[in-house]
Amino acid sequence: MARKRNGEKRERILQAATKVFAKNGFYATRVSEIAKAAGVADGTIYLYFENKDHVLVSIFEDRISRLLRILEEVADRNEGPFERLKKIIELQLGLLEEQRDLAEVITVNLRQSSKLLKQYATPLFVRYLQVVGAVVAQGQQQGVIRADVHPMVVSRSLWGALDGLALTWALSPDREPTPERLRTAAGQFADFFLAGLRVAAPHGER
Amino acid sequence: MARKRNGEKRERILQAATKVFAKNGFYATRVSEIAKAAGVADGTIYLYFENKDHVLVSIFEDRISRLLRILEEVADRNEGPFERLKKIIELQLGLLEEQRDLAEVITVNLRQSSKLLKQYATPLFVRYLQVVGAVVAQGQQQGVIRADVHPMVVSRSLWGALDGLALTWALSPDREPTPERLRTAAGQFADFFLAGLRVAAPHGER
Amino acid sequence: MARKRNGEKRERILQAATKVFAKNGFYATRVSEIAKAAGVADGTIYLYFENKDHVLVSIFEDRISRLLRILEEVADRNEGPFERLKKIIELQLGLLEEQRDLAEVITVNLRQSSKLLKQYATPLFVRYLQVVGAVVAQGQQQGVIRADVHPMVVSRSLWGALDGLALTWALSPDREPTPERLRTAAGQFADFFLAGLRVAAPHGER
Amino acid sequence: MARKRNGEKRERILQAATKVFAKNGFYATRVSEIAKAAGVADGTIYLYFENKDHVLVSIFEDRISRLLRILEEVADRNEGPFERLKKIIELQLGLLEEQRDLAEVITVNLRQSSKLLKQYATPLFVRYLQVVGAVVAQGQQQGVIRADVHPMVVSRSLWGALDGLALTWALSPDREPTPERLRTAAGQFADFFLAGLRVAAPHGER
DNA sequence: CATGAATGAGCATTCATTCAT
DNA sequence: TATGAATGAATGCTCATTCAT
Repeated sequence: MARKRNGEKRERILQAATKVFAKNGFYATRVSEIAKAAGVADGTIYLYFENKDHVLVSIFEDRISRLLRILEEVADRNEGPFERLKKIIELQLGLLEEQRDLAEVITVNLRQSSKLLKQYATPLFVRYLQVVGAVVAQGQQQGVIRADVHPMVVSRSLWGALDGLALTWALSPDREPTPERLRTAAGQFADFFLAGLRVAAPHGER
Repeated sequence: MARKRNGEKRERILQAATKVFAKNGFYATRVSEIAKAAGVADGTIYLYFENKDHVLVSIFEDRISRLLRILEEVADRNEGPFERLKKIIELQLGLLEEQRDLAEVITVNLRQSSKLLKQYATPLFVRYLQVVGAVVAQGQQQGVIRADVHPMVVSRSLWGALDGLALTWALSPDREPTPERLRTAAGQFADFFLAGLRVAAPHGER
Repeated sequence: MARKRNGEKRERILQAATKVFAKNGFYATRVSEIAKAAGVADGTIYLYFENKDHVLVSIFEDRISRLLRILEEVADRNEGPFERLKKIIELQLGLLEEQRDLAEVITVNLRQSSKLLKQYATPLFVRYLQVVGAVVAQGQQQGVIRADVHPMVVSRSLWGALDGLALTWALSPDREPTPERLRTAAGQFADFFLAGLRVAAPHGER
Repeated sequence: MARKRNGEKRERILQAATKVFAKNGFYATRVSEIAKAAGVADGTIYLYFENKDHVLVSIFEDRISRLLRILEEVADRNEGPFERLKKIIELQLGLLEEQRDLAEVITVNLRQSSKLLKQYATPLFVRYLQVVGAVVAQGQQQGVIRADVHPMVVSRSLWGALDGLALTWALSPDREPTPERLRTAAGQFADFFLAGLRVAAPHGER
């Protein structure tokens, strides 16, 4: 019984923290709010995490590395570069749909300039960029992706664009944003973004 | 002579605040740090701004509306949609180069979930999206931009991509990021991003 | 065992606050001084009271309503009006003797124009006036107290006079004021104050 | 022209200060509020007064000593003790009617326990008590005022009672307090208060 | 004399963290 | 392990006072 408790409670705290961090941001969130949301006492948080900062860091480490593993699996598949990029876009959007809170925490807090956070978040983020960049580079070697673009420029702008779509999706005030709307938007985006990467037709319109 | 002091000091505070907000983030910045950076006493801040929140809000109001006015001027020019979009991309990048701190403040803090900030930042951001969206819509009517993409999807992803490029530019740890590198990256990005929006060639390789 | 702590600490804070408020006045008292006098940390104050204002308000609520209950009990006794008024005077003086600090806080702060305080103190004060006024009115109906005086004029001036005696007792700089001296003064006061209320003798020297 | 200015402006400041101190209390009043009410700049206050404390002190010194001089003149008149006491009561009430603000400042701030204030206010207050006490003592020597009451007990309770009437007059929430009502109350009070001091009739109903 | 912008010491309040139970 | 009362360092903001103009 006591065997599993440890991980179980830690998990509960991380989920609660993700939720409240997403809602109010890291700084505006009180440790007591996390505790309340997790259904534990304030002090219990400190049995599982060094301090408030490390709760956020743990979210990054646990969740993002999980996401990264999936993306890496997709990137290594035996398919064409465009198919794989499209799949990556969809996966990232799936994350936004299903785990809005986590997505929010990632995008919001990568920007917070706390030394600690940068220290933990940056390597993970770089890993993401490299996964995508590798797919692009492969496509360029295969001659299907235009070679006059640095792979990292693609991965960096792709990440930014998806992030921007998600953020503005959340911001839209008037029309209630729906998952369908986001998926539609993302489909349109994938179409023209990937089209722009495709090598120009032999007779070249450009 | 004494008349100028007023605006001059307010300006000094805003510049100092932009710098320290960019470096440490809003929450981690002490009012005393802003004061010190501006070369004024702590109390002086409160002669020009209601409170710490409003210092940030004022940065948004003053600077972004200035930027927006320039973008709007460009968007209204009598040129082709692609020329204008390219110009907008360059302008936004110019901002990133010349006013790194301001760019950082804008991108970082749009994400912070403070009610006050969202209240002020969102309308300005929406205005940006509409300026870009209008250019795209015009291009669609002229038949030069693919019509199967919603103009707002373009503006939202464009903003995100540029933001992402800037952010990752700032994050790169190893190689010192240089303005040239950013400009190169942005040129490459503009090329393929705009290419993807162009209507497919008549015989269509797609 | 742990159950008592709560009330005990709250009580300790109230007593400490009464002491320092009496000594230095509400505004000149620092929260840290209350905490120090109560032997708790500054922050602990805020576990039991909303803010500094409410510490004062709580003194009023807790202590005065306790005093009022006693006065009301006396006023309802089955005795003559003069006996009851005399008893009330003595009770009020007993309070002054035994709880100098509380008396000081009450008299000093009823005058402070803080909205909050007036809001809480006034109703309690009015209740006091009515208790005394009722005894007077009864005496008038019984024909033993002169009828040409409004009961509230009696209660208001009685309160003021007792308050004045206490205040000046505290102020006397030269001779150290002793409880005996106050009791003597009060006895003399009760004598002539009540004598003035008595209906004139039938042949009337006046 | 410059000759009179000095006193004139000082006077304006004192009047303004009396007004705002009465309304909001000493601590809650900002120096800038006094300046605004007086129509001068903040800094000007400090040309006429050492600091905020001394503005209040000056009110005491200027105004109360003026009042005291009048009371002393009355007390020295060649009339019976009761006539003079009655006159003193009326004068004090006249003050309350005509200079409500001043009365408020006096009663409220005598209670504030600031060292400085006590230092200045106490001697003036003691002088008041002695003026009244002297009249009482004289009456006792003449055999018209009961001798079993210490003169200072009379002066102290008289002051308190009048103060109490004035305070509660101001506090009454329901019926708008009018000067007439106060004068009526005071007349009734004077009647029974002085009656109580009168030596008992020879056949003694006491 | 008069001004009022600038100063900065001072304080109420918050909240991450600890630790006795 | 778990709790949550207690702690006290940290900080935004106020406002009496100064002084260059």
